[in-house]
Amino acid sequence: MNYWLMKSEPDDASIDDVLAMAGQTIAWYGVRNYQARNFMRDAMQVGDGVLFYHSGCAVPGIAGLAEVASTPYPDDTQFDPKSKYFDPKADRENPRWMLVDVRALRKTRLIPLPELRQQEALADMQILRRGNRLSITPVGAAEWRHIGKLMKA
DNA sequence: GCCAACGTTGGC
DNA sequence: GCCAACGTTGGC
Repeated sequence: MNYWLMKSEPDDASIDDVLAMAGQTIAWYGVRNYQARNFMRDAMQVGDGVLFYHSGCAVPGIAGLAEVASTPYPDDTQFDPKSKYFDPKADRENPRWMLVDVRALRKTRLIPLPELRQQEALADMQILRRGNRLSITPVGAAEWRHIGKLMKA
């Protein structure tokens, strides 16, 4: 069992949007970074815990709890010339971009970035590192537990 | 809108 | 394989 933080732009898919979807589940389409892809393709397991993070918005931070809900499979948007995620170098015989389904479990108190930065227990979190741009990052078990407590505070 | 940081591309 | 140029991310 592993833990992850996954960024989503709430204008695109917020925690509320995903909770409103069929099965509270969304295909995590649009990742076009190899490191992030490899986490989904090689490391994630069904049932892994996910911190649902809102980025690119007025108050960025952790907004909900989710879980990995499928094994990896190809991201369909890479094959669609009309999609902004279209990749001309990918084809169905040779998919380049893989994704997993993510099931939203519940919305939590919004924990803004500055509050996360205040936490000594989270000092080494990847998301808090200077210049971090990765949309999917692993979360340590101790970090996961600490954030669980923050959500209840 | 700005800017820092970082990934990707492509010429050599 | 190097590295400069360029594009993207994302907080502010």
